[in-house]
Amino acid sequence: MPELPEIETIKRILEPQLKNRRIEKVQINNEQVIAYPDPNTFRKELTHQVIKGMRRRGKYLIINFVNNDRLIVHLRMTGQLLVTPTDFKVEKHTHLIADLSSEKQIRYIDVRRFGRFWYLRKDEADAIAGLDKLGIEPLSKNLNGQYLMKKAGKSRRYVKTMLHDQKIVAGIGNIYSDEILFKARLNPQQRCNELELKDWDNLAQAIQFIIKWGIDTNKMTASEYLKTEGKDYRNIPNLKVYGREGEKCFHCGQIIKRVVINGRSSCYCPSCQSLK
DNA sequence: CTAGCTTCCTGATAGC
DNA sequence: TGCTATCAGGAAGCTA
Repeated sequence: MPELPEIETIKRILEPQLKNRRIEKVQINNEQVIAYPDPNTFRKELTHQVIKGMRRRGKYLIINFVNNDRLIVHLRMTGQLLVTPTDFKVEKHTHLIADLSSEKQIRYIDVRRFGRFWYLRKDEADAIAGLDKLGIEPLSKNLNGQYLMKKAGKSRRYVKTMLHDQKIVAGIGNIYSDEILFKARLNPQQRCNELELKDWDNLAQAIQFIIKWGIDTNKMTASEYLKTEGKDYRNIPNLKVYGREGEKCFHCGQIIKRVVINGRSSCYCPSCQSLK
C-alpha cells in the first residue's frame, strides 16, 4: 500500500531519528522477513552498525551505514517501519526489533509479512535486492513522453498495468496509478500501443504532477507518524478517484466506475477518461 | 520475450 | 451470533 510518496514521507521522518545512531542489538522474531543473507548472518552484520543516512529508491528504503554496508527494506503491502521509545507497546506482528543507542528502537511490524529486508555488505551488488531492475524515478528529468513511448509504445498491455511496471517508472502502485490516469484523462484500459506521443507527454506530466502532489499532501510530523504507527500515512481523504466507486466525479459529476484490470481494482470517470 | 495469472498472508467486511 | 467467502494489492515466480 505504501507507494513512492508514502515511502518518501517515511524516509523524511525517520532519517533524522536514525542518523548517527548505533545499532546495539538485533532481535528477529520472524525469519521470514529476512530475504538476505541468512537470518543469523543478517543479525550479526547489522549489530553495531552506525547509521550514516537514509535514502529512497522507488518503493525501497535504504539505510546506509558508516562502513558503506547497507540495509534495504521493502514494506510491500502492510509493512510498518517505526522508530519507537524502548517501552513502546509491542504490536502483535512485530517481526524485527533493533535497539539503538539512545533508548530507542527500530521496529518492523507487518501483518501480512510480505515485506522484506536485505543486508548488503559494501562489496555486494544492489541486484541481490532487485534494485538494479528499477526504472527511472518519476521525478527524474529523464521522465518524458519520449521515454515512456520508447519503453511501452509498442506494447498491447493496458496503460494502467504499464504504470505498475517498476522496470519502466519506479514507485507507482494501485492508488497513484488511478490518480495519474484521472489527471491525464486516460482510460485505464487504453492499450499502450493506441497512444500517440502527445498522450505519452501528457501521461509523463501527470505522473510528475501526481507524485509531487502526493509527497506534498503527505506531510506529517514524526509524532503523528508514531501515533498512527505508520498505518495512516495514506492520502485517502485527498484522492480524486481511487476508492470512489459510485461517487460523483469532482470534475464533471458523472458516477465513478470500477473495473478489475489484471486483478487490480481501478476506479475512473467514464466521461473524463473515455477510451480513444 | 511478453503479458497475465497465482501465490504469499491476515484482517476487515459482507452475506447468509 | 457465528460461520464462510471475498477483497485488499506489491512483486516474484510461473505459465502459455
